Amino acid sequence: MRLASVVLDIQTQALATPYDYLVGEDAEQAEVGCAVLVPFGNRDAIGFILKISEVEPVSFDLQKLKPLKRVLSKPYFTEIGAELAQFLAVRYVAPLSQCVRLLIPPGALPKLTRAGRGEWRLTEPAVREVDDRWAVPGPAFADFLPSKRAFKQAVIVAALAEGDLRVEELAREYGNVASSLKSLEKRGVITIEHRRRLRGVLKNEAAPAAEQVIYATAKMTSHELTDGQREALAEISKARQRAQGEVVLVDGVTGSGKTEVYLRAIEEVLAEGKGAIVVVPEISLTPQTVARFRGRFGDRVAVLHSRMSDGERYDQWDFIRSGAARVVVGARSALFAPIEPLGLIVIDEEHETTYKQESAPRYVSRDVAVWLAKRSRAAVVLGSATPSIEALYQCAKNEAWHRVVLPERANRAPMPEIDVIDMAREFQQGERSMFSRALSTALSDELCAGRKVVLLLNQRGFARFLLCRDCGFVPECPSCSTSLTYHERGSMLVCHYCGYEVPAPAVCPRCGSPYLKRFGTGTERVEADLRILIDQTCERGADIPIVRMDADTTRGKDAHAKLLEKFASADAAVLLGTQMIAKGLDFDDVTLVGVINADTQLHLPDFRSAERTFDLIQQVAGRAGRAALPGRVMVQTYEADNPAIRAAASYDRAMFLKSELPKRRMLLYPPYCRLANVLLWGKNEKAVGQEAFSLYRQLDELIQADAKAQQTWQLFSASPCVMARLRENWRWHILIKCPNDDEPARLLGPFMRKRKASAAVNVAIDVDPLDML
DNA sequence: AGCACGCCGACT
DNA sequence: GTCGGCGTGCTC
Repeated sequence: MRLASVVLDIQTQALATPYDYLVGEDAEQAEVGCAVLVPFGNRDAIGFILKISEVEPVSFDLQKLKPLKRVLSKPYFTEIGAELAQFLAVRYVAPLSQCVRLLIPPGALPKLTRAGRGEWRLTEPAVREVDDRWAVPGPAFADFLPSKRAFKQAVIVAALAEGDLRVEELAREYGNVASSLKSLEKRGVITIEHRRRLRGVLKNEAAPAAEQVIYATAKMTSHELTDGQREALAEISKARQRAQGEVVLVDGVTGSGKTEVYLRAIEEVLAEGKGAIVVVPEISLTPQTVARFRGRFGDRVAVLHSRMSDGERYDQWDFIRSGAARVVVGARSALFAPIEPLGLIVIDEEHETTYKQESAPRYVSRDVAVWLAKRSRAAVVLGSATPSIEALYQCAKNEAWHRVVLPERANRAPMPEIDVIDMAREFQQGERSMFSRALSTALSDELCAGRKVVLLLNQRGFARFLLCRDCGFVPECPSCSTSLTYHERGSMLVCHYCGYEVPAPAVCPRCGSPYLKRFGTGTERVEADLRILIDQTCERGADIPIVRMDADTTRGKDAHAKLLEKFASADAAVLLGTQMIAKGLDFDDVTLVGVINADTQLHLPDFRSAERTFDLIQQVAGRAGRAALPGRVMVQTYEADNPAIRAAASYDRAMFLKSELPKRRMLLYPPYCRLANVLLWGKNEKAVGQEAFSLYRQLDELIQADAKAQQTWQLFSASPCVMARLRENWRWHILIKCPNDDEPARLLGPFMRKRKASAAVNVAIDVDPLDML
């Protein structure tokens, strides 16, 4: 008797354990990974098969088992996928059904919808396969004789001699071809075939010229490797041969050729008949990156990212599952792509914050990759110019982690000099401009000489907030605990957390005073001031474009690419933007990079803020002087003595670590411990606070009851989050620290599964959180 | 999650 | 006397 272990696709902790069903005669196709319809209580439910066993049920009375009702799909995942979902559910204290969902292409499943009380109906999936009709030479193709009357038929046959064509293409080229095709088909000259169309794949046939060019250059650059690159490749080969899920950290400055290392390593993997997954941050998933991989691996590359439609994603997913795609390039969710057998996982820009999923299951891509590689007997490559402290720590302590340093740029260009500009001193000397004297001189020098500049400011909008000079009133968001940002365009006040917008008041809404001052500089303001500076100092300043790139200007489709194109095509230009311009932009002719205010992240109440600041400066510096012209970098700060800033300015990671690690060790933060952040949120302020205290007490008991945890875990009392209110929800949290050799889920998992959920207050656990705001 | 079962207050 | 409130428990 076959038995299927099924996770129900119902999102709740209470139903997180699998249920067993009999596999009847009529469900022969049932396999691991299939979606199935099962009876559950007095209704039906959709679930996924995690395991099929031939043995007797272990802990259940065979009498009570019901049979599967129906198999709804082909298999979506294999045994490894099923184990992966279970690993995620345990490690990140998340409902198993949500973990399984990561493995399923969205929109592809039928849904059970309620049609009245107790009535359920199965609705067809929103996403389906699409066919194209193709005209293909038939058995009598060679016998076709053109006649004077059937001119169109002759044209079609001539076109088909060059190769198969889609009916749609024929119609576009030759107008109405339906009757001609029909008669040709009748005589066996052609046949009409239905072929599966892969949305998002065929597109690159009609790729824009720009992509073709990048394509070509990507092919060309594969010449001599540097010593560092060769060493990295050797290390990766060894790790793969040991097939233990070992990790190679490629620690290479920007421009040192990390991508070339990935490409070569993947070539080896493909030669062995295995596949590879390349995970890149969402923002660097540009046509440039994709073209680089397509340039090397052609149509064996599948792409997955969040801006694709469900249909495109479904087809890419099928393309991978069919075995035709051997390399998957994508955002973090690409880790769950069904590529088999897996030989290598690459995580580019390993330190990036986008690798943490911020909704359940709140996984860390790096750690998932390590688990998956180990299970698949593959290897992991992490690449970064600024590796996370966690990764560096593993390399130092863990034998399965290896670090290879690529100390110089592939083209031998030196890293640009970084100047730290003390804004406090500027201020004392009477300078009030947002541009220091040094930066404004450098800006006009470079721009007037027809060169390019990148300016970074971590704050969009015009002013960070409004403040009434008479009564001190600051307009705040009605549903979040944050001040509203002033946007010049349309004169609006905008909440950057929930999107709330109101017209900016002319007078103080509290006291009626007209003195509402704008405080804190945003990108709009910099753009305005920069315009004045350029127009005044450069001869043809008005011709120099300022390309502003932030969440406001990149909202539209392809806006990103268009803005970059505008910057690339100009002679002299300024690219002014937030975070998003700090990484992955490869423009050869940028000679100056300015950081308007390096302190914005430094003062966030987060233990990683110094690390983020160090990383940001190093990353942004990598944008300058990539080619022939030397580059320079200017960092404005009010804390010129800050160790993170000083270390970044001299490219001295050892110096940074020397100041940072003792703090982490003393205050006990990662990498010296594991964190779990218990989050609570709800609309009712009082209820959330009370639940937080009650939960704190229960967690205290939980830890006290465990002999080991009692000695080694730390529980911090419940407190409101830094963002105490977000989208109308009041937020509290409870921080837990546990030693590296223990597992937060060991106690928290069973606790959460037993706990009965309250309707008013939501509780979630963030294991290995990235921030605790 | 969704539904049944079950044990106490105000109504046709 | 019932109708219905939602607390508790169960679903392979």
